[in-house]
Amino acid sequence: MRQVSIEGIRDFDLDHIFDCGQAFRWNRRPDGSYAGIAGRRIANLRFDPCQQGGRLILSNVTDEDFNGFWKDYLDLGRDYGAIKKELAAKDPVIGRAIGAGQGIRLLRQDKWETLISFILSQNNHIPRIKKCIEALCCQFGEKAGQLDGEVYYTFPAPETLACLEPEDLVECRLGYRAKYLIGTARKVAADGLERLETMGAPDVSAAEAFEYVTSFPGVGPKVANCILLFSMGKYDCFPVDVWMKKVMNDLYGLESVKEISDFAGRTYGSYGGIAQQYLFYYVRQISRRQSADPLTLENRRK
DNA sequence: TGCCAGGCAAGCC
DNA sequence: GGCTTGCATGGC
Repeated sequence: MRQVSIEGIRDFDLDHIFDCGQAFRWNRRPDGSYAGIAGRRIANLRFDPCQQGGRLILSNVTDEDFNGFWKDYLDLGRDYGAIKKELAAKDPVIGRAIGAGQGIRLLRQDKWETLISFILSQNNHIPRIKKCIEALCCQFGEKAGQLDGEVYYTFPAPETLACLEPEDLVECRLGYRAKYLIGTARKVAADGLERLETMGAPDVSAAEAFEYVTSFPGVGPKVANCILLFSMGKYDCFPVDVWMKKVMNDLYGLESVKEISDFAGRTYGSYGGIAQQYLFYYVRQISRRQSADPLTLENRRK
C-alpha cells in the first residue's frame, strides 16, 4: 500500500489528538494506530515515538496527498513546543494539564462538517456523537472508498441535508438536534458555502466569524467557539462546556462562563484555544481514572 | 437504574 | 439582561 513516513515529529501523540473531542471520525485500532476520513481522503496513521522526535507513518497516502493536505490538516507546521513554553510561562497552573496532553495538535478541519458535528454535540456524549455522525454519513454521504475492509462515506453536502425533513433523519437518532441540522443546512445552502468558508480567512476576526456562525439555528456560544477553533484557525477562542467549568473551578476557583472566558482571554492570550484543549484532555483523563479506580479518594468518601 | 453529556432556545422576571 | 426549563437519546 502507498505510504508516507515522516521523521523527527515532536509534540505529537495520536491518542491526545484524536481523543480530545475535536474530531469524531477517527477510530483507534488495536495496534494503536488511528483510521479515519477527512473530505474524501481515507488514511491510517501510526506513530512511533522516540527521544529525538518520532516517526509518523501515513498509510493509504501519497507524497502529493501528504504535502497538499495531511501536513496542513495535522497542523505539522506549527511549533507546539514553543506554544507550550509560552503558556507555561504565562500561568504556573496549566503545566500539569500540558503534561497530560503534551501531544495534542489542533486539526484544521472542514468548516461545514465541523459546524454540523458540533450542532450534534450539544448535550450529548462523545461516543454517541460519533454514532450520530457515522449514521448521517452512512445514510446521506457518498461512498468514498475502503480501507482494511471498512467502507468509508463522505460527510453529506449542505444541499443534500437542506432538502431533508426531520422524519428523514429518525434513523440517525439525532433527537431534537435534527431540526437544528436541517435549519442550518438550509441557511448554508441559501447563503452559499463560500460565505462560511471565507470566515476562516486570517483577515476575518474571531468576533465577525462568531457573529456569523451563531446566526445558525442550534449554534450558541459554546458550539460557535468550537467551530472557530477547530476549523477556522481562531486560536484565541475558548469553548466552555461542562468539563471546562469543572476544571476551571478545580484549578482556579472560577464559577461562571463569563468569569472563565474573561480569565482565559487575560491569562492565555492568543493561544487560549490550545490551552483549552490541554485542560479539556486533562480533566477528562482524571475523571476516567477515578471511575476506573474505585480506591481514589473522591470515591472512597461516598 | 438513574444520571448526565463538548448546550441551545424560549419563556420568565 | 440574567435565570430557569424543556429537550431526545443512550453510554456509563
